[in-house]
Amino acid sequence: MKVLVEKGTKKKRQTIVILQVGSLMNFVQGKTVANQVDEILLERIRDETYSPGSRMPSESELSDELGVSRATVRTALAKLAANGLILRKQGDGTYVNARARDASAFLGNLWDLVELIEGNGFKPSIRFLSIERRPATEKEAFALALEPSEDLIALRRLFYADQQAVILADNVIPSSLLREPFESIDGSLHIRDIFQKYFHQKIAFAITDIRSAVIGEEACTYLGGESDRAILKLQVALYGKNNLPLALGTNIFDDSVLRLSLVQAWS
Amino acid sequence: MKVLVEKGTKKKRQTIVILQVGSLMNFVQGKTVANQVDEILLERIRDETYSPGSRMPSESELSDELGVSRATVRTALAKLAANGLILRKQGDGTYVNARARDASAFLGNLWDLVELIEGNGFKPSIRFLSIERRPATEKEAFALALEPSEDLIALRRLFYADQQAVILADNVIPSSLLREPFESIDGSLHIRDIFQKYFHQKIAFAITDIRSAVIGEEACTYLGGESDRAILKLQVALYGKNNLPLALGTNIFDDSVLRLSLVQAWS
DNA sequence: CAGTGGTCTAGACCACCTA
DNA sequence: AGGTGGTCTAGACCACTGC
Repeated sequence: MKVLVEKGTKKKRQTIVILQVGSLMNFVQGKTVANQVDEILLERIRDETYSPGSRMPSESELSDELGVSRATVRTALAKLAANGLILRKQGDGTYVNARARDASAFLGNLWDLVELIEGNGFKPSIRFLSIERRPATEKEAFALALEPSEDLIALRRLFYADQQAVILADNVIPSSLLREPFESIDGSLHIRDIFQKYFHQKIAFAITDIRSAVIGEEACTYLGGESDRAILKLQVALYGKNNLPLALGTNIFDDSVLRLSLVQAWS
Repeated sequence: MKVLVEKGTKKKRQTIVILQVGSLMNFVQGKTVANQVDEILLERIRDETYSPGSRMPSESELSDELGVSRATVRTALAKLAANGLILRKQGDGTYVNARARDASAFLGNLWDLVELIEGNGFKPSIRFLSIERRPATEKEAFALALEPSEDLIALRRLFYADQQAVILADNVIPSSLLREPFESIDGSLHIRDIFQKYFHQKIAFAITDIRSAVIGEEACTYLGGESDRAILKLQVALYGKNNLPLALGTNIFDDSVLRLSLVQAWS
C-alpha cells in the first residue's frame, strides 16, 4: 500500500557516510539507524573531528548531513549525553565534553567485567579456574527461586587486566537451566556468551550490590598483595527476560589496580 | 499561522488523569507531558494497579487512554525500563518487574546522598559539622583547574539515615565561585541547593570513583563501630554546564547500614 | 531576533510473539 | 493473522541563549 520514504535528493551529503534507506538497514546491518549515527558521532569525537570542548554541529545540520530525521539524531545524541560524552545547552548548542576520558565505566555496566577492564585501558582476559555441581545453600535457593538444595553449577574464574589478576569471580547457576552437556562448558567465555551457548538464555537485567570487605586469605592467593587490605565486593544477580533468576555472582575486585568510576549526566 | 493541535475528542478518557493540551503544560506545571505520564505509570505500579509481574496495557492503549501520542508514552516507558521497573518484550507486551524493590539506587545517582538514603528506605537528614576557608592542596588545585594554593571552601557534613550516622561527607569548592556572603551559607542544605543559592551554579554532571578503604580513627568518631572495618569511599567530582569543575567530594560510606545497589537493564 | 536544543504529534513500516 | 514493541519520518511549537 504505502511506499517507502523517498530519499536520495539531499544536497549536503558531504561525508563518507552510507546509511540505508528507511528501515531496510535492519536487514543489511543488524544495526538501527540511530545506532549507526551514534557510532559515527562517537568516532568523530574520538578522532577529534569534533575536538574536545568545541561545539558540535546543530541537530538540524547533522540530520541534513546524515540524511536522517532530527528525531533519530536526537536519540543518538541522547545516548552520548547520558554517558557524559557531550554537554547540551538549550538555546546554545552541543559541546564535546573534554572530561569524557576521565571515566572508566559507563552507566551501570558493573556486571560486565570485561567492559570494566577495557574501560580502564587494559586488555582483559579470563582464566577458567574450576567448575562443579553442588546443592544450593538456603540463601542461594531463595535468591534463585529454587527448591532447597536443588543442584547448582558453580563456576570460578579469574579476570586479568593485561597480565595482572584483578577480579576473582564466583558464579552459581541453577543446573535445571542447562541445555547442553555439562562437560562441554567453556568457562573462559564472556558470561553473556555462556548463557547464550549453554543455557539458551539472554540476560535482561542485573542488580549489583557494591560492598567493601577485607580480602581474606583465599582470594589473596589469587589476587596477591596484603591479606588484610580492603577490596570491593560486587554481588550481582542476573535475570532473564521472563524475570527468571539466572545466576548469582560474587566478584572480588581489587581496586588498587582497577578504578571503578561512573559518569552521571543530566539533561 | 498554525493552530494548536485539536484535542478533546478522545473516547476512552476513562481515568482521573488531567493532561494539558499541546505544549501548554510547560507553563502550567513545569513538567513535560512525558514526565507526567511517567509519574502516572509509576504510581500505578507502586499502588499495584498494575500488579507485580502482570502485563501492562499496550502502548497504543495507554496513548489512547491518556490522550498523548505513542511516542510520548514510549519515552515514559523507556525511563521505567532503564530503571528496571518494567520489562519489555517485543511481540508480547510490557510487564511489571516484580523485583523492582530490590534496588536502592538507580542508574548512577551515586553522588546524591539524600536520594541514596531514601532509596534504602530511611529518612535522610544532614548535620552541618564545619565550614572553613583554606588554600587548595596541589592535587585539589589540579582537579579543580585552579592556580596552586588558591582559596577553597571546605565543608564537612554528616548524613543520617533515620537517627543513625551513615555518611561522612567532605566537600571543597573554589572560593572564587562564591556569589553570596560566606557567612550566609547554610551547610545543612542539599548540595544541589547550596550550589543554586550561594554559587548560582547548576550541576551538569558528576564523575564518581568508588573505592574501598579502612575507615580509620577520624571517620570512626563520627560513624562509630570498629575502627579497622572496611567502608566505601565515594570520590566525586561535580561539574557545571560549561564544563567548569565545581567541587570535589569524599564520602565515607558505611555499607554495613546502607546498601549501594544498582539496577541495569537492556532494551 | 535568529538559532539551538526540548518536547510533542501523527502516521508509517518493521520484527517478533502468540495463537 | 493479529497484536505488540521497535524504529523512523516530517513537521510543529516551545523555551532558552547569545548577539
